[in-house]
Amino acid sequence: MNIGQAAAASGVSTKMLRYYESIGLIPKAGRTEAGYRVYSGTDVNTLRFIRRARDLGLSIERIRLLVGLWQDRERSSGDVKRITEEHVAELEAKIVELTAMRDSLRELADACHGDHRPECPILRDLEGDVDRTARRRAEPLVRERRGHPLEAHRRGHHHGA
Amino acid sequence: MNIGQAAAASGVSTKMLRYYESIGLIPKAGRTEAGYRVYSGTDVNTLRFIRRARDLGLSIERIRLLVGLWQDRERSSGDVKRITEEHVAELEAKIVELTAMRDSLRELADACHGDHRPECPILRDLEGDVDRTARRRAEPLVRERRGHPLEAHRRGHHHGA
DNA sequence: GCTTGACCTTCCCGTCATGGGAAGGGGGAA
DNA sequence: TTCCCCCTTCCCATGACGGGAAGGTCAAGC
Repeated sequence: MNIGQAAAASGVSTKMLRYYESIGLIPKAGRTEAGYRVYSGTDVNTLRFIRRARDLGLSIERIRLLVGLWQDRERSSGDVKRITEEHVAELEAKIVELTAMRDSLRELADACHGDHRPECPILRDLEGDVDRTARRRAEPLVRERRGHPLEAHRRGHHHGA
Repeated sequence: MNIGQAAAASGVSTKMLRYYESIGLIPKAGRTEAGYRVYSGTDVNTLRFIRRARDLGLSIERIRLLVGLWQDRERSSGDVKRITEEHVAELEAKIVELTAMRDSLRELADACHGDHRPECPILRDLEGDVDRTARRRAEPLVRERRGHPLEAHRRGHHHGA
């Protein structure tokens, strides 16, 4: 089974397969004489595991831990549960953050006429005009979570500085 | 007012200030003889506008549009509202996606004993063992949204391939 | 046997919005 | 003058990939 077939069978792209190998998430695949990577049915199972974990939003680093536990007969389910709970907590925090943003913007958009005239509560809010409109937009709900996996890519919470 | 003071006054870091200038989100700042950037109170107002927009999760590109409209006396609030609604829709989609993940994982974690024993419903689910446990994990709720700003960084929805 | 085209290989670049840090120069106070 | 903090530009890293170039391989069809 070459890389394309393994990709089709697992739902992981060939790019990701090579990437996962490069970062050591999966072991180095065997090679044919011509240098083509070779995969087994067992490899495909692991890849499917990884893909499902990604679908649930888990980071590569947590998946690395989970794959290790999965293949460890001596594992304790407590470790698996702890990793999962950590991820759930991050999802929850992100949901709360996005929901606050959505609610604020929803409210502002609803108050906007949306016609040809320039007057606009959305811009007034962004302007920071605290006097003319009550600024109900919530202060950031979660502080001091730098380097947080779920938002490391998005907004380092540059706030404080 | 030099860059450090403008940063302190606006809540935008010096790094971001230089970055915003480099991508043309803000005009090139004036310079002192020594080459230091100089900012005015008006500049700080713009920066605060940008920071508030970022706090609401808007992308730089949308902020670019909003700043343009903000400074345009001939603007129509309809344009502002449309941009905002687009962003709200993306937030909503992301919230739905994360909530589905959270609910699935919450359920699996709740079913996990979390003790020293290896048996674990979480791993069984990731294994894809459809026979032993009913797999209630939702299929991806939103398809075909490649290049979507709110998730471009996270999971290119590599699914289909 | 040769061509064609689909596949494979490695390598580098771009994403998005930042932070970190190096190397070098400026500026005002003690 | 010395000191320290500020400023400058430049490059690198992040997470988890996708795109694409340049070149090698393989199987099918003629």
